[in-house]
Amino acid sequence: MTIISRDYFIRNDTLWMARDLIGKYLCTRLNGNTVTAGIITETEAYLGSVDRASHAYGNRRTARTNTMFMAGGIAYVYLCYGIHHLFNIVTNTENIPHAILIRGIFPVDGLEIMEQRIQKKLPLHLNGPGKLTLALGIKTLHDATSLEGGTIWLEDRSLLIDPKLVKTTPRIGVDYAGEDASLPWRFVLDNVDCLKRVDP
DNA sequence: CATTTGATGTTCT
DNA sequence: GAACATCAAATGC
Repeated sequence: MTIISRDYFIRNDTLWMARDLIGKYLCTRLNGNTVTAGIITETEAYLGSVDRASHAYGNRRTARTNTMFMAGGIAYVYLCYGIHHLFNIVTNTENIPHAILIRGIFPVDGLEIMEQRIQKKLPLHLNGPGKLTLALGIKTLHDATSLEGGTIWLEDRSLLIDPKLVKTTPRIGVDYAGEDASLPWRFVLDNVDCLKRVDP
């Protein structure tokens, strides 16, 4: 098990990272409590200045987007539709506002706590960016949090994903982005059943 | 089944 | 005041 360090996120290849993060583990520990974690099954890349779907299109700097201009390896969390907290990982170097939205996880650790947080039976696969943040306890207060501080982090547990199982599709809910809406910058693990827990 | 709608708050015009 | 990187429940076939 290796915690993914800032060096990983600072590299200048956000599309490669969006694909590489499939199969990595997203983990949280809130208030020193139990760890909750899941395997990342779905990501989307947002390439800042040149990407009409990105909040930071044209290097647009606001109170909200400012986080994306910071150096990679931190969280970008914002509220969507007034209800859902969406979790992104800031990538690339300072002043290059790239980010990767996490859209789905396969719950692995801290299942009971996740179930309490979502107030219903925990599904085998948490698909949807607003649902996994609720289960992991990620909120806008975690915006700009370092991914090396022990609250939110990513792990490589040497889970191997067959590259053929990672599908590439256009991103979801970005119709407003014109031609950029059809860019194949969403990465999804096709056969989630291959992760299914097996009873000992 | 497919499609619509209501909930809800922050940002930006 | 409109738009928004959504979701679940309700409605219409």
